[in-house]
Amino acid sequence: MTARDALVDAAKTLLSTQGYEATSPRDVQASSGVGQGSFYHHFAGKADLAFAALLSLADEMSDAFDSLADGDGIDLIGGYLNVPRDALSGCRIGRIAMESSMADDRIRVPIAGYFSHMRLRLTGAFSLLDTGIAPEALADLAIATVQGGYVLARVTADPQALRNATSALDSLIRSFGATGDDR
Amino acid sequence: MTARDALVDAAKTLLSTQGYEATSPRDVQASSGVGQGSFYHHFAGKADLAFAALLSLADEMSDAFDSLADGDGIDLIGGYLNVPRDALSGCRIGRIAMESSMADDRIRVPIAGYFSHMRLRLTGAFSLLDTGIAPEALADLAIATVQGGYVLARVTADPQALRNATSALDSLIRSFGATGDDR
DNA sequence: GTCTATAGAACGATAGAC
DNA sequence: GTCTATCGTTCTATAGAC
Repeated sequence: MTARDALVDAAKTLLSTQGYEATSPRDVQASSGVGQGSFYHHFAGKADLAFAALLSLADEMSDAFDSLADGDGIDLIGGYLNVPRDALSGCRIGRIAMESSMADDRIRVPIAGYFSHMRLRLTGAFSLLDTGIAPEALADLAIATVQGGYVLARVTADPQALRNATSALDSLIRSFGATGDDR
Repeated sequence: MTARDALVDAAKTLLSTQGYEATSPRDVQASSGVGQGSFYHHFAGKADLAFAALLSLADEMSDAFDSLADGDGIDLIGGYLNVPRDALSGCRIGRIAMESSMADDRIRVPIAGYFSHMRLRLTGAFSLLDTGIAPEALADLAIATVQGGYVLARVTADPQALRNATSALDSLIRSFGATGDDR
């Protein structure tokens, strides 16, 4: 593996677990095994490495999202809401949202790519249901429930808080009759 | 105003806007106008000042929550979901949830106090409705929707994302018939 | 109780040999 | 392209005069 790839891989892990601001170039260098100077040979600075790492992470997570369900209806919504999550660790990519560095497009834009991907798929799934509520807004609600569930779980130190939130939303949505394809 | 109070006040503002890790003792000292040494005369360290500041902030925000509605039913839920928010700034206290310092009880516990307060009030409000879903879980859903709405708004750089999520949840809940007291 | 001055470590980034 | 060495700054915290 080339030094550049080693840096990106190490950055993905560190950004996922510590966020952006808490991850120093030194951390990435030490964790990847490359020397101090190689970092700045391949990247202009910390934010440029983060851009590359977050693009790759967003792709990876978008793929993981796509493998949550076969179909496009209530299956996808239920799959997304009910997939097991490590609630106390927080979302690997959403955790960065509250940092000041979101003002930097090299940080925000790759993250936004992942959320746009989910939003598009979920909007499609909700438009197959008959709720009388805008499918885009329901997609935002589903995503917000998961992201906020992480917040609540970490604040209360109780992973159940995330499951409470997602399963309550799942119940609310299913009470609308789930257009036939619920098995 | 005593130096201690000036430090706590400055810390509340800085923690609200930058989070914990991004707020340095120097920032607080400069912003409060006191000298370098006074900080460590009144507090054992950064985490101890944060504890005092977060306790006060949580109290303040709990009071603000209580003034959202007169009653205890759908009024409170609707009031909480629909109150105008500065979506792109993030929640003044929830923004800290994803930082590593949540492992320190001096940071987590005062924040948890605010969330417990909301959870208790919202659980009471939801138990007046007839949804067939656990009121505690619905309370967690409402809180998660707001917190996750902040995340989504910041990621997409669009404040509308938070309003989408809260108003979609409001619509879902009201479609259950809102036990009579909706005007 | 308040202040100025400064400690020792980590920060993001650069220099320059090989 | 990779490395070691180091820059100037900021971090959290302490020393010690007044």
